[in-house]
Amino acid sequence: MMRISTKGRYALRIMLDLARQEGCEPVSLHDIAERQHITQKYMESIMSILLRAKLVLSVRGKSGGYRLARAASEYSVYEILNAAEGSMAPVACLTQNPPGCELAAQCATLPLWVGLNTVIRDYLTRTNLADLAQGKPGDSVYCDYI
Amino acid sequence: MMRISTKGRYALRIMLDLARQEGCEPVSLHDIAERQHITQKYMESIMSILLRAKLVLSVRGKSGGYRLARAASEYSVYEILNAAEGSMAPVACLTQNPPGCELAAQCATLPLWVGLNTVIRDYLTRTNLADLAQGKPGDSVYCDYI
DNA sequence: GCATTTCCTTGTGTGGTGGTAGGAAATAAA
DNA sequence: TTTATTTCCTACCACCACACAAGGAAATGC
Repeated sequence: MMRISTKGRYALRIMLDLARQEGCEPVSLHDIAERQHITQKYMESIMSILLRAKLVLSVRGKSGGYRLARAASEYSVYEILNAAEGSMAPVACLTQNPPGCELAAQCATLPLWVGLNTVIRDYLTRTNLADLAQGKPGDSVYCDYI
Repeated sequence: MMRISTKGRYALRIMLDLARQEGCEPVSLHDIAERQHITQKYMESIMSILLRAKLVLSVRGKSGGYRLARAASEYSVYEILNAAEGSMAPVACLTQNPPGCELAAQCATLPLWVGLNTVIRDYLTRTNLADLAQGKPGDSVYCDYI
């Protein structure tokens, strides 16, 4: 169905939550769970992805938790979703480079998928975490006059 | 992973195949299977979707098959994928109207999903089947000056 | 030392994906 | 009228990702 899974959606909400606590002490999953209504156990698996991708820093032990690795404005929504989802390419063959399979030369639909991928990636790259926290999503207007 | 499934990708290739045989006798699944390397049995289930969506017409019995219901240029890629995939919305809550769940007012990510949905829908609507058959995908350039 | 918190491995139910099997119904051609 | 062809319909099935839950090990502040 080409749906973003809970992994991606939750990851974004978690990063937004961390962005709002920017500069404070590390935030525990217990606290995030209360605010975001995501189970702590499931969040653990999501945090391990974000940690491996170096999108967050962790502090273990008592009064530990997570914090952003950079300023909120330095994160694009794209890199967060891409890390959590594994890939944001709408078809698998776009993860090859050059994109396409061995039949790429004869594939009439490949240019369409490349274009779709571009459109999605550009839109999600245009929005950063700080903007999103302030309710400013990326501009989705398309211009015909270029 | 937000991937378009084989249903959508195959549906598009099938519609492209039919577009190339436009104006001829109905095309049998046997013939399409040979050209597109999709199993005939699996195609049957895809055709039933396209038929219910009135994207194709069918002729039963010997020397029967399928044909486009309109001119190829009258199909957007969006409506084909939307029919085959069930929905092209990147998150489920966008299929409600107004988009969003009961927490929409407090949802910081909803505007992002609405924008993403718009960007995807607009791009796929910009391309029609006739253009795709001629190797012209939709323009994926984003304009900053609007 | 104890409470807290991340980190790691493992298991598990559910549903969607990507098909296959078998046959009924329709229809053109012989 | 028979036969071959073709769509149409209802099941069925294996596999894998998703969305968790369980249990414990390791780290660390107090």
